[in-house]
Amino acid sequence: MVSGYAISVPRVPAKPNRGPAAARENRDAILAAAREVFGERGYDAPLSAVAQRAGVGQGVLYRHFPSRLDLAFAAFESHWHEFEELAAADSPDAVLQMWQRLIELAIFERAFIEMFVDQRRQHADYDGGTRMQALLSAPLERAIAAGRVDASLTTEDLLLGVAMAYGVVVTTVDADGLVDTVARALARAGLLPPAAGESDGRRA
Amino acid sequence: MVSGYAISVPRVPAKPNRGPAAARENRDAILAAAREVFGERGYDAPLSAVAQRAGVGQGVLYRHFPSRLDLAFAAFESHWHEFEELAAADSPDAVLQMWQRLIELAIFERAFIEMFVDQRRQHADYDGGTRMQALLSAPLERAIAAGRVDASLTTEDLLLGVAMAYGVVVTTVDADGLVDTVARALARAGLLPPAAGESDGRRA
DNA sequence: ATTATCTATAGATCTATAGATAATGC
DNA sequence: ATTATCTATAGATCTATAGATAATGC
Repeated sequence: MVSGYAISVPRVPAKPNRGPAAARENRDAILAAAREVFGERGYDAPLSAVAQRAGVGQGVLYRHFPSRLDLAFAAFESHWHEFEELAAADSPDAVLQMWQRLIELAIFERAFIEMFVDQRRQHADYDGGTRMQALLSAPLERAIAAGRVDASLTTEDLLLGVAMAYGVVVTTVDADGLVDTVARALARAGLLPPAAGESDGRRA
Repeated sequence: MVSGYAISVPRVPAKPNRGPAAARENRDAILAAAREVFGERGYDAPLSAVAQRAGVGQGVLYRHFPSRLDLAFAAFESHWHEFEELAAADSPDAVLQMWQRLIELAIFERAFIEMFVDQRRQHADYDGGTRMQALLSAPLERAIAAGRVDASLTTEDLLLGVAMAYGVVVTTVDADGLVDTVARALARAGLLPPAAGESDGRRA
């Protein structure tokens, strides 16, 4: 039964259908939006919010990235590149820079860490933590050989420090003083990254 | 327009309306259900799941506990009693037992810790962390006076240890080895609770 | 008159997909 | 023929409340 009052609104198409030509721009907009939204609301942010911020329908988002993990993985790809480049640098300080960066991300880009957890939940054998440990391994050995860090330090210790920093971040409500609080916690654990140049990770 | 086919199902009332007499039992059932559901799914678990597990409608839940915080606060009341009793004991080991218990809760009852965060978000000035620090204060002083723990230890340090333990818990996916991993992390930070009897919180 | 129960559902939000439409490569 | 867009919405879930009903205290 069709009602006699069916309204026929003259469609003002909000967006022209540009076909496949729009794909690249859409993809980039989605990734930029994902970085913003994950940054503001964490890894569990609604994907609908990402689509909206990117100015695309949800169908477009799901076509490019079938799952949350696919989206986050692509959105954070530049972080991985950064770590790979740092690891490739032949400096004995490389691991210090990576270490410092990991802590920064735990504080200012929680979603990156939270992605690791989801990743592990999905795959069990492969995850960001494992991949990161592999990247840290050789640089850490170089730093130990150069006397930059305590010889007993392991890549596992470094990730433990990241987890600890993350715990402080998510349980601290006011952002003021957060960086200092994290630093204090890590210093206690001997897991505060020393500035490149200092001799050792432990600060009393 | 009322359809001629309106079906009049002979209601089998799933539950008799016992009026106010049911209130106490309902409240208790809700709290027991809340402890289970929070335990399984964390503080952010749906309240509808709590009502369902308790066998009551959601209206009943909301009447007893207008907000998630009210519910969680009541559900975890026994933990607070436990801490208050421990704090009241005149032993120099009291703080060690409280400390140990806090770590246990961070591992096995995440929602209790997560409640603190929500509490602080709602009130800003008053929260579980502040309350816990107040409870820890005197026992810690006694333990320091008795040489049970390092004299530099503060109640803030203890809560930092809880936050760090929590971070390890939520980023670790497989439950096996979790307790050991937390212990290792805390030991690094000199924040592993010493067994009552040991002389100091620091273990290399 | 008061208190609480109980069912039912409005309203908000989110995930994920259906289906019509447009552009492009062969 | 293929690829992707775009709008729209089904379906699931969750919060929070409305409204009828029952028991109890005065």
